[in-house]
Amino acid sequence: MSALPTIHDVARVAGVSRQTVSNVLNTPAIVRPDTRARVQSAIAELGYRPHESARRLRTRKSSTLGIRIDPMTDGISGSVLDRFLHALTEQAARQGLRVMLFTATDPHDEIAQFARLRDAADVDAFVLTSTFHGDPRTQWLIENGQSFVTFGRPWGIDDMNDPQHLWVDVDGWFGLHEATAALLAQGHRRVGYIGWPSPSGTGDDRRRGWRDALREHGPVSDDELAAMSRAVEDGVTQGGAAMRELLATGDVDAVVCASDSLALGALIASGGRIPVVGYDNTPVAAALGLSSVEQPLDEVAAGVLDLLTGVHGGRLGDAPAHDPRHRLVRPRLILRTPERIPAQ
Amino acid sequence: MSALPTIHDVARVAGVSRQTVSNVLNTPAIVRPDTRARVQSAIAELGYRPHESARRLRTRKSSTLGIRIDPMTDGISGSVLDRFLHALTEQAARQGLRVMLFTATDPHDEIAQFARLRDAADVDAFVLTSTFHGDPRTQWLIENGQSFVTFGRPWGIDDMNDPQHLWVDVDGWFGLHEATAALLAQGHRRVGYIGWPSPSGTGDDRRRGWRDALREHGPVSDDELAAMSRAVEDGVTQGGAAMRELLATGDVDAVVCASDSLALGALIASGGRIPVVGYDNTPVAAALGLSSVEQPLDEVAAGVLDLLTGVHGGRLGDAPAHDPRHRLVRPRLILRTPERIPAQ
DNA sequence: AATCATCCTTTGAACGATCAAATTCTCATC
DNA sequence: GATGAGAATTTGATCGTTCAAAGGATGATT
Repeated sequence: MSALPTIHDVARVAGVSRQTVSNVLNTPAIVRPDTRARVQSAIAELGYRPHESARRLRTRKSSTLGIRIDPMTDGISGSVLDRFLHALTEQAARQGLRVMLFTATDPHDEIAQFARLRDAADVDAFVLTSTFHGDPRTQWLIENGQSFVTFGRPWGIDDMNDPQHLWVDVDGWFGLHEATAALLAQGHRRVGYIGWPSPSGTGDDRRRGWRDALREHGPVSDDELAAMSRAVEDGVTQGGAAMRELLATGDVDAVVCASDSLALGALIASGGRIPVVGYDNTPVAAALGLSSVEQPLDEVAAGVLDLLTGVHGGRLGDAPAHDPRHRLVRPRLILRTPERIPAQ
Repeated sequence: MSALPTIHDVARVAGVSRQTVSNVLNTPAIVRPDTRARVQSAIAELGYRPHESARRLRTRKSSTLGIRIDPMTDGISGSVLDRFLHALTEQAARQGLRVMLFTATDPHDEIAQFARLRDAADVDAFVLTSTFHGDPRTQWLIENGQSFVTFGRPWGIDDMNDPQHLWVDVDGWFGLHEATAALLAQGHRRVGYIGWPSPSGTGDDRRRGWRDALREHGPVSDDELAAMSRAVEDGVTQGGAAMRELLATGDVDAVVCASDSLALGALIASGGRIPVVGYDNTPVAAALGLSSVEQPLDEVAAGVLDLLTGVHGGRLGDAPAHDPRHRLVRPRLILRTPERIPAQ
């Protein structure tokens, strides 16, 4: 059980100096091919791997991303974050980056964690999720020169185009537009909407997607829009209540929702009588045969890493390749036919 | 915008040497109180935090745990892992430990990741989840002298008491025993069971909990047990199918399940006519008012850290304090009344 | 007052990598 | 063959911390 080989061991075996080995690892181009091959076979022979902490100490880079893991809010939609986490970890690993977790009780505490992780040189970039209006975290990060990318647009008007704020987001407008258009194409005439109270950056955006799809199909007054929609807090119960209200007025023959939680409630409340489309394509939706809008979390993760590493060579589907500061990714509508939900 | 303060800066301000500062941080007891106070105020004044990589390089310890994040299997029960991840991260942070993620495509690949993380000195312990019969991962870790704790018992007969294998697990037997006993106490006489095909360490354990509770209540033949239970793969659809079979024979007036996925299917299939109890207390269960057995993931996380750090002072509820090598934690039955699931 | 043990503090040397500058090698050119 | 420019490689210093051992107070004992 010998100690782990160091760069010095590799150098000795290959008959070169430490620095040459280092160059083979970091800037292979400047090493003569035959030397490089000799070093590489020595690396393979010894099973050498650079000691990350030593490297970090010297370079002052950690090759590690920090991301906060939330205490599972609603829960149903919580799994979106986890899928994102998985995609991010996997794709980060492919680029030699690690992902480190941390928790925080509130935005203020999260900022304290930023400082701690920065000071300890544990991470050299942060990935933020669930940004909100007037988010203090991004401001702190910008002021303190920390690199970061958010999954979620900054919803403050001025912030949206802040050149220091890199973001990736999913086009909720497009998702709800697709869902609504699909229902209209199926012959449904009065497609309702269940979403969250305004102001909500994400929520308002999704509502606009529904509204615009309706308008493209035919003239709709604001009163009609109001009659066909409900704004409630997220949750299965609330979704069910909203659905019963909409059904009572007899004013809808299909409903699109801002989340799977709402959609699940709506689906059960309607007893499967009218089509319901959710958002997030959570496992619950898949299990119950609920149609839903799926966020392409792989693409989001790829976009995040792309922006962070500054390598804009990745192909990211529909992402606008011309803008190096943010990515707006298109979600995908998953249509299903719920079979098993019985009538009330 | 000055550079981050180092231990040397603190020493200069406090008028002591580097090592004394280091001692204040690591072994405060050996520093004279007045010196210690002086150093601490200098630390506070400068906002000094040790550079973790430098520390790691010197001590050869990373103070970091590695844990694999799975690609979201069924999904409904997947959130259990996430809640665990959150609890682990939070409690680890309290002890100055960090949590680093990695992914792997299969157990073999996971072992390769172990090696990589070990060689890079990125982590100094691993936390494994979802152990299974004859798990090659634990064997590798033991052979290679890596410290680790598993969330989940080693189900091989010989492995269970391997002194090198530290584990924490939730007592599934107890959970299903409680659930079954509660239904019996409510006056239900024929409590059925929907679980997974044998052999399944976890699944068989849970089934035994159900069986034993029934037997304690009155004599039951093996034929009766077989008639009142079904073994199917995990999933909402399968749970529903199993429930319809049980209902068709008219042989059950309540059902306990090995998972919330199964229970959700069963609940919908039964139209809420008979009580169903799930396992994991996932957000879906909470949202639908489905009774479920909750795993105390905080306690599990605490147990994992307790075993890893070797500090056995933590109070862990019902955990047997006498055994320093593993913890068996008791789950908690959450009884709810589903209101909204309509009859088929 | 000298001696010694005890406690507290300081000093030099790592840990394993990369940076910056110095050195050696290679090869075309005179 | 000598010269020089550019490429390839090596050398010494350094990142911030802890270890091991040496140094200096302090106070009790003789």
